[in-house]
Amino acid sequence: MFDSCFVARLSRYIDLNASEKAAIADLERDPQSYAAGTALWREGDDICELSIVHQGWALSETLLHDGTRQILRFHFPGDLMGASGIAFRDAAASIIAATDMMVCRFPRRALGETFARHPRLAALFFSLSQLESVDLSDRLRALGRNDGKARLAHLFLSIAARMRVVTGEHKAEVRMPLTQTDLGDAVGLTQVHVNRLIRQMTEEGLIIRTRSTVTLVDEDRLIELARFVDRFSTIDSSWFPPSNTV
Amino acid sequence: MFDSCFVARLSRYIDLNASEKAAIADLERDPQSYAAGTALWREGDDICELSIVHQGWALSETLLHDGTRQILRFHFPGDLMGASGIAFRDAAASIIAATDMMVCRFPRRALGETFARHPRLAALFFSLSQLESVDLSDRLRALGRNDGKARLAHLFLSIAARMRVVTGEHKAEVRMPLTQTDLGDAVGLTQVHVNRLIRQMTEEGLIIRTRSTVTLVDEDRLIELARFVDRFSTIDSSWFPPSNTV
DNA sequence: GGGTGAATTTAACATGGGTTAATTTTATGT
DNA sequence: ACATAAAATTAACCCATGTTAAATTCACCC
Repeated sequence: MFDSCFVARLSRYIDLNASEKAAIADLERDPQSYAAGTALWREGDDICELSIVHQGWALSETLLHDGTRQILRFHFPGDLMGASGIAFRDAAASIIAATDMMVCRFPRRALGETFARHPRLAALFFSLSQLESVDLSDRLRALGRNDGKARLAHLFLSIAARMRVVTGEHKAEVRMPLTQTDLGDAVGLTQVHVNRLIRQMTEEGLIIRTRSTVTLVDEDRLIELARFVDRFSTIDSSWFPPSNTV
Repeated sequence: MFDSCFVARLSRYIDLNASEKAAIADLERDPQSYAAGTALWREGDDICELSIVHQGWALSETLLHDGTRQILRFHFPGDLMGASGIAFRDAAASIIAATDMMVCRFPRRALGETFARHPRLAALFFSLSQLESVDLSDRLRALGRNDGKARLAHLFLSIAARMRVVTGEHKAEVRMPLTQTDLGDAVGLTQVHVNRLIRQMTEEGLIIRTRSTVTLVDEDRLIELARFVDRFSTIDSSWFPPSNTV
């Protein structure tokens, strides 16, 4: 069978049977590649497809009337992209490749068919979508009630946590090809202030930053500073309906 | 049949058949009442139930280590509460009644059964959960990239939009029994600064505020100021599986 | 109908982060 | 090697918002 990132991701949470695996892998065919920096789609585009990240990672962003930008979330291998816009005809946000990527698109209707044939997968998709809501809530709390340093710490930790799941390693150094402008747009600060804070955090022995990496030098202190909680480790599947072998 | 808020809410988006209506109404039995200000549950509680709001409204909040508070979202009649915590055993946020409320609780497992019997409802629940994600993204953008006045304007407009759906009226005056502290905790400002901004907005002829209401005096200007988009009007159901009459 | 605590209002002052702009470093292509 | 553009660094200055604290108003209860 085709080696599916999505199967790997979902298998972290429940044991999929062969029929479910086949249904999921079926969504992840015909991989397309995108170079770092290119847009998979733009805010307002008429998109009727969803995408699974196969390799690389992306960010979802929205532009404000005055030209400023807010980065809404990050997408890693095994993530479903475009779901948040599924209630609309037009995309609610742009998706930009942060690294070179491989992505598999499939039509919305295929999701509907999966829901019909595999209710347990529907429950899993629902749960994962709620996980993302909680992740967004965590970021909302950080933007609403934390100062700049804690916001940056939170961002570094959350990206590191997701990357480490993908690589299967737990190294202090994490690849993070984001500019200071990107970081600022993610946590609601200016590029100049991000620069100031990174300098401070480096002097304090919290991190080391290069253009394309961060090293979490004192991860315990970062976690303490940001009150970081990793939400993506497990989920409660006790309420799921039984699997369907059709 | 029992008069179900949830049926009414979901019927705004798709035509439910009798079997689907029965399944939904079945979730909304045994209403319980809560007085304004009481907690339906607290962050960390072991909750294995979901709740449908029947009357009144609630807010979902989380406390930070230093005692500050972030209000994450608001829940109106016809809303499903507790879904965002469905991936966890313990509640990720507290729910506090903003007004006197009637609420119907049901176990998570009942949702799983609904997913199994009515795939079209599963698709609808999934879509609505994505709508909430987009709503959260909108708030994230507001906190990250708007100044205090625009954040408050956004909050007033979004609560008003949801309340008006419930009441079926479109009046400029909207009931909003929130303190200035509550407003600040929702948009990431201090109570003192909320007070300053409300005075300014009043002087500018944007709003009139009493303890338990806001009047949107110049709604067009508020919408312009906050770049408000109402996300909850319709959804794309074209990809849904067919309804199941079982 | 006066007492009480919560909510609001206001003021003085402090600061985190924004703005602007100039300079330096780095990556990349030729 | 050099040219070029993007990214990072740094500095000076400013403003939106935070902090603290006191005074006032409001809602509600005995």
